[in-house]
Amino acid sequence: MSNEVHPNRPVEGSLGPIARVRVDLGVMHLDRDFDYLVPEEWHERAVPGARVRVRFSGRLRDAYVIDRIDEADVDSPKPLERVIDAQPPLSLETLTLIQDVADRYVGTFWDVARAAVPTRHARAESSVLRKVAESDAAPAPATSSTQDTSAHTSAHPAADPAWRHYRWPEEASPARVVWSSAPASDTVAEIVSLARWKRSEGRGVIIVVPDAADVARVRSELATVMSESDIAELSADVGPERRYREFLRVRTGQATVVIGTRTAVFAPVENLGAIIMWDDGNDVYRELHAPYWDAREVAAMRSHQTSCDVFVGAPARSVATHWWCRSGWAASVDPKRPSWWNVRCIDEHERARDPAAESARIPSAAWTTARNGLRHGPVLFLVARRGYVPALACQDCRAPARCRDDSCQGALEMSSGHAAARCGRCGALNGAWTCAQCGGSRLRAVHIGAGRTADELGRAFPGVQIVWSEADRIVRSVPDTPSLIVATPGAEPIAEKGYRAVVILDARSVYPSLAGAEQQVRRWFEASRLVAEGGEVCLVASASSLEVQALVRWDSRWFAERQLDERASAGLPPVTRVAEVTGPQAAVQAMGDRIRSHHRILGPVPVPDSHHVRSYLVVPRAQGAAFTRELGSLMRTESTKDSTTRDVRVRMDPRDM
DNA sequence: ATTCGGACGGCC
DNA sequence: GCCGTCCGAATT
Repeated sequence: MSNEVHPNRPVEGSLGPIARVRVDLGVMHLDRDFDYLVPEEWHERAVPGARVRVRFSGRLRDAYVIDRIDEADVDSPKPLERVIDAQPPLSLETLTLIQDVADRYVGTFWDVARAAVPTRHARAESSVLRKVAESDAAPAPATSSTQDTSAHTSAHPAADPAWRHYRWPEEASPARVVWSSAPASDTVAEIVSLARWKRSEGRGVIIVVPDAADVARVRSELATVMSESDIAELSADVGPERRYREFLRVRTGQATVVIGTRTAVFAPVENLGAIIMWDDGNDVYRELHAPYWDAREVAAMRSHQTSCDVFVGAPARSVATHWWCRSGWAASVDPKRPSWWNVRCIDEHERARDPAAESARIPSAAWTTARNGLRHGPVLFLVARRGYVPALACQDCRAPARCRDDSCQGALEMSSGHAAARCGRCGALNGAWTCAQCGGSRLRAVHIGAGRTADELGRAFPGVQIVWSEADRIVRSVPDTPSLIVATPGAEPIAEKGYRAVVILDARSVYPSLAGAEQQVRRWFEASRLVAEGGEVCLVASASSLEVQALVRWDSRWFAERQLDERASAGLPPVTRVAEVTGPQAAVQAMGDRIRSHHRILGPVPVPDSHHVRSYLVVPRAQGAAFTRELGSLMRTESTKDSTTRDVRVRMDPRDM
């Protein structure tokens, strides 16, 4: 409550003599406003959104100016030391957004701001500001922000050929849309279509994608329909100088279309018209550092705040976005299932009748699919595990094979071309292995990884090129020539003209988390989507499960619908709000006891390898705001000795439970 | 009587 | 978070 940001002045003209600032102190209980006197020389520059240096408890610290006011809370405020930047990094809109996100995730303003603003780079700043000055001075040879190369061609998506495989809702201009891919669809074209549409209305756009490869792909396609100078790239892997330059180009209105990874959702785009997010089910959208904000939720919050549109697309409908649709907040854009769509499902019975399938992991029907596909082009095999043989067990007693070094005890694995098992943790060779449980000496493979699958395929198809793609050795794309591609989820290369066939193995791998089934479906849809028109998908799994049915019907919406029903009846997210509370037993207990919002507690359960426990506090969604406010005020109680909050970490609405 | 340490609480 | 202050216990 004490933390609401009210940058209530339109900057110029009415800057009071006092700056209300938020200081970077790294502690929850000091995450509130402090007032400083603005010396005359900094009067013009210490505006809301500016970064300043202040003396706090004797030391110099960074702070953001939240507001300029007439009277301080205290009798004799200290003067602020200086203003850091020539260009205030935060817009009023971003300032408010950061505070809202901090409140929503029970974190500090600075922890969120650190993610929203890239590291300052003085040279980048002066170069951008020089360009701004030049373009202001020049009689405007159609600057990037006024020129729009796409205006004449850009129409509502429903009329754009890029969207011909979808059913758009009736409304003329739905502001929030959730779409799930059609098979063989061109995602980049879809994203670019949306961006152009908003851009042609003269609005700014933010496009958020999972990783740098996606950024590059979308960026190069965007560049064909709009001026390069209009586009800014905000991802971690452009170096610090360029990164800050791109950020400031956005901040100063030089660039109006942002393409980037999760932090781009905070980009200070002027006159923001839409946030476009791709593959929202991807875990990378969850920030790794406190307060663990989720880019998908931040996008939704920003849409609430500024009424910008939100377009969220994914290979398969996520439960979270389907909840948006069900609650009426977003409209659903569904793919049409093309007539050629065909999933060959090799279920248990077929497997049993197939003598070759008994021993091999790849039934003969899957070989046939691959052989047919290979006649015309590349064929994708989706494999659950990376590595060669990533898990081994005793042939006799089935106990997992462990490293012989007692202090290590890591799981053994087999790598390509080696006869001996190796420890996955310490790397020690474990030749002449004997089982610690029963003394057996023979090993059996528990899982077959992508590498071993590639070997098997190579032996079965001599002379055919084999490509092996997995984390740490990702192959980005493959040409349109006959070849077998073995990939793990998320590492599928893009095939120039699509895969002629896609074979999904290891469908029975278990994902025991809350989102397990949803992730499974997402991975299958992601791989299957890459098939070429007319291609076949072959799934080695029992046909009865809902996941399989969803793929066969290419209907992830239907699946999400069911998952949502299940979660609703179990009182789980996204229908409820959850706080994951981790810390010492007594502190976690006290936290639960002190919350007055009506809640239910799951746990506590001990956290492995620590003295901590973990509980989940669950509240009805309607109480969400009151709940987070309560958690926030508990976490920032003045006394540091208080066992209620010491060493307690809160994560709101975790994706994995 | 003096020094040491740990626990508060203020910081603008 | 950091530092100054206050109080009690241990040390001389």
